[in-house]
Amino acid sequence: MKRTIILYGLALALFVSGLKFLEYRFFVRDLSIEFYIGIIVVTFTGLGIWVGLKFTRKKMVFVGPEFVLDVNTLERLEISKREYEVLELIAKGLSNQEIADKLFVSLNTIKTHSSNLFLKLEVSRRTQAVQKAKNLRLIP
Amino acid sequence: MKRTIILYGLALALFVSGLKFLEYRFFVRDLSIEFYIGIIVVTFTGLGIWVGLKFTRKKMVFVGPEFVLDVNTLERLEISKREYEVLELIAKGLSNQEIADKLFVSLNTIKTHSSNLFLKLEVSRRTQAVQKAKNLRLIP
DNA sequence: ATTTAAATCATCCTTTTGGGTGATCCGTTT
DNA sequence: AAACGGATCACCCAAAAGGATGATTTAAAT
Repeated sequence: MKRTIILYGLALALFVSGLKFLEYRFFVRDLSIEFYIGIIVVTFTGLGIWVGLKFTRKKMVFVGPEFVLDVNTLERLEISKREYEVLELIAKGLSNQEIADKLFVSLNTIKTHSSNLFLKLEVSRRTQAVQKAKNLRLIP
Repeated sequence: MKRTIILYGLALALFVSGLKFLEYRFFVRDLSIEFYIGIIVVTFTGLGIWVGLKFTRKKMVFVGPEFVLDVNTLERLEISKREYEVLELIAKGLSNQEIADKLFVSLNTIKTHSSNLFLKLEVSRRTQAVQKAKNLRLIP
């Protein structure tokens, strides 16, 4: 940040010097005003671009990849809401029993849901289900 | 992209019109050259910033968070190389038997490694191990 | 030379998971 | 009214995973 300000100041100083020099030439050698304007335009466009980059680059680094659920795939695979809930909890590392407790249903119900889920995801283990679901952007 | 170019063209056209207008006033009303230059400077600095943002924003979105293994934590938990290998394969969704085949050792060996791993990670299931290992930046 | 840590394998036992099948209930659609 | 998809639960069985403990080998550290 400090470096940026210093560089900015240096650039300004340099430009002011350039202006003085040009002004001198303008009056002495009768340089065209279009040329004068052209220099200013190019300089400050560049300066603007530079400043724009400086002040957004660092902020942009923090822009993580946001998760967007692929509803399309979710519908294509015909995964129901309840099955998706179970998928989320499986991804959190919960056991079937813990999932059953959390959703206030029986262990058998969760087993049915997860079985159907594995069929639809074409996997045979919960760890694979989590992997595939992440690849399909069904979970973060 | 097309929109950007069109907008850029429009802005330029607008600015040229402004210039003509100012040029007119400059000669007619004897407006100070400093004011003239000020307008140009402000306009093109802004234009530069805008252009700089336009052409970097989209590229910046792809800046993902790179994975850096937390060797510190790895050593603190005293996780051996073999155990780490097993952890990686567990995270890939492989079963103990598949891991055993891949590493050319017996199923029992893998069970021992994974058990020790779970102790060190303070978890009791492989899915939790994967979760925790990701949080600890042991795996991507 | 002795200790230590890692890696290997085994045995026993329990819990968890996965696969298959069937049944009930409840809305929605036809 | 009948068909359908969803959510729910049960029972059975086999495979996988997990916990505890002990043993052997080998390489590195003391």
